[in-house]
Amino acid sequence: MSPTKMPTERTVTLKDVAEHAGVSPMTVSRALNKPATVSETLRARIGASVESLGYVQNLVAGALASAGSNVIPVIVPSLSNSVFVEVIAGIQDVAQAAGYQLMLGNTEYDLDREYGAVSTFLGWSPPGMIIAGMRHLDRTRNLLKRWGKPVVEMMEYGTQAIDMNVGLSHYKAGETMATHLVTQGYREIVFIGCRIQADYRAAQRYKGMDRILARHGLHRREPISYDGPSNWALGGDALMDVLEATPKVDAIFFANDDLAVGAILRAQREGVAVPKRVAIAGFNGLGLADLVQPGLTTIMSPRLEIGRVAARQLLDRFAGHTPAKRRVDVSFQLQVRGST
Amino acid sequence: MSPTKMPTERTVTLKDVAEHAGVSPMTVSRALNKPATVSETLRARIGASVESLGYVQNLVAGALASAGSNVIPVIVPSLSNSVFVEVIAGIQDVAQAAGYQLMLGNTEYDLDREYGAVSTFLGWSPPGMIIAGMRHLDRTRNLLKRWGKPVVEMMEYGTQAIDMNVGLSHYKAGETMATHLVTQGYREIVFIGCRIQADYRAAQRYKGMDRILARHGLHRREPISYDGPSNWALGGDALMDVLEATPKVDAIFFANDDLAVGAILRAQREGVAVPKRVAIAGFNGLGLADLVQPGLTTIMSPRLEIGRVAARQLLDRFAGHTPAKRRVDVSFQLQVRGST
DNA sequence: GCCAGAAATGATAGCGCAATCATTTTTATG
DNA sequence: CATAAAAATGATTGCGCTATCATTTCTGGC
Repeated sequence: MSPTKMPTERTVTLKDVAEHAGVSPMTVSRALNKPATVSETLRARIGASVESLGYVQNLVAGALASAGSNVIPVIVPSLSNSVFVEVIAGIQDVAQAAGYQLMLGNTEYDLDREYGAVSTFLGWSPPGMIIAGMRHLDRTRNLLKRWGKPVVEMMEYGTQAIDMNVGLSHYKAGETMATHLVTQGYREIVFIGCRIQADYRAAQRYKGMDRILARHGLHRREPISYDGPSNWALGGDALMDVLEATPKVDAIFFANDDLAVGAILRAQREGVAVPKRVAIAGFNGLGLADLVQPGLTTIMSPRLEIGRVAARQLLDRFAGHTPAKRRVDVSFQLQVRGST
Repeated sequence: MSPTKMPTERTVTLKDVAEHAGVSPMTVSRALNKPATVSETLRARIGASVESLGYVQNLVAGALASAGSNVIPVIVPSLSNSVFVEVIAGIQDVAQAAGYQLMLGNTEYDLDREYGAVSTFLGWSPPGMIIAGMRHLDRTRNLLKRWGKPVVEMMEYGTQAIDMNVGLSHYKAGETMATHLVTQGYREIVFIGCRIQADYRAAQRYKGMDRILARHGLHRREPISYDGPSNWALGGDALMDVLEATPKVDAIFFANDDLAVGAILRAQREGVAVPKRVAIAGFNGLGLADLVQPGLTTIMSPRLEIGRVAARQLLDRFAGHTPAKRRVDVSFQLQVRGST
């Protein structure tokens, strides 16, 4: 682990600072962590010593001694989906301002890797944890429950939360969009996404849609799922594929806006009339959805908000408060635009 | 720091596992960290004990005892710019596979906050660090140099690296794009970005462009800078603003593709002919740049690649190798499309 | 079977800090 | 001014683990 071991001068420790300032180590520790409890005189002297010795607190030792770090692990299934990035940015906003560091785990939609990440992160004695989704391996759930510290499951709103929960119902979102499409008169609707077997939130949107189609006695199709992470170009390809394979499709509900926007741009380029030939709908409410032509009908999900709320729920608990709600439904909003 | 302190059962420690398995703690430690050095019999027995007790390694203690953690801090100036996210994803790819955790710091383009982040992160005894950019406060540079462990400065390619460096020359990128625009016959060129005073990489692209304009004796303009993070909608607004304020502008070099794509979409919507009325160019090479109409002329920067290389440079050094090159110019590529 | 060398295991010590309680100094009060 | 209470400071101890060195057990060659 140690790189080219040069004859590095010994690291400066608390003790060194203490000696330099002529006080006890404990006083230095306090001056650094709870300045209010140290007299102004000493605080200044210690500050000067810290400065002149170039002392950097060893947070590892601090975390061990006090049995707790200020690191908050955040576990997400993907970084290539812009949604998670925005959520992370929201968490960062709040957490960093409160003096917490984020540690990032990426599971690539693999529940075993998720377990690994959780279990590794627990080893950092974090004061709490944020994890995307509510579907985990049993042992993951058990581990977190036994752990007993605050845990926020985000992105999805559900009843079986391990501890706290912030998100929205993807099933309802699917229902909402499908209802809209059916109301508009579309009859041959298909759902297109990526890694749907793993991305069960997308799958739930599909199921919500499917239920509505069933209720209206419409043609129900299996979702179309592509491998690999979603990206803009893929949406366009998917559009062309489905139009060729299933010409009578008159509406597509994409699993996310990245795909849907890609499809609209491609349609424009290929001269496919949207929504006349085929309607296109997405999910997320990316800023871009409003800029393409026609505007993309989508479901707005408050991504930054989810992140911020998740972080605040944790911070509340750290502070000893019981948060107003253990479960927050941030809800969503259907945004109808030209594409349907 | 401790939340509602319930009468939690004592944490399971190495010692507990050792007793349960009837071996010494040291053997358990070895079985966990260097399995090859422990006999198969004991390894199995210890594994069983770990399982049945639900033991989770305390990485904090481990890091303290061995004076080194497996956490790699990554410091970026922003998370709202998709570029950094992609770079982070690249780092994650490589680092997580090698068993390292990423710790995320966001400076919001503030060099003081950068110093704070660096100094906090050093407290986690990381084996190395990755930081965006080459422009830092003197004390930040000094801190990192004195630290002596591997540091990668990324995004930008330059000569004054603290240690290792992966990136590209933004100045040259600016020159390249400007040369292209001038060659195409554009004469009234303006640079538009966000937070240019802070985002000095964007500023360097501007300077590169400015030099070319000067050389050709063309009208040189101050860059136009908007406050706050860049986003798609802003690009469109900026386009309309500049066309109204300075009608004779015939080409815009946007600081990034997010803005440029927004501008193209807006132009389309408002009936502004691109590139006839005004040419539009960007920087980054987002996938989207190829999908809009007309396609966006841009400079492709290998973002994932930068992240991967940065991570690999670190890992190489951890392994004791001297990396082939301390400084890697990943270069860039001018991608000419319809928008110019 | 005996022994040298290798492999496996164990005992000890300490990483750098903060919790805790003991002690000293300061402040407020009558 | 004496004294109790509060504030500031210090001494001790241990967080859970691994580096290091000491010891034991296993190997193979003769």
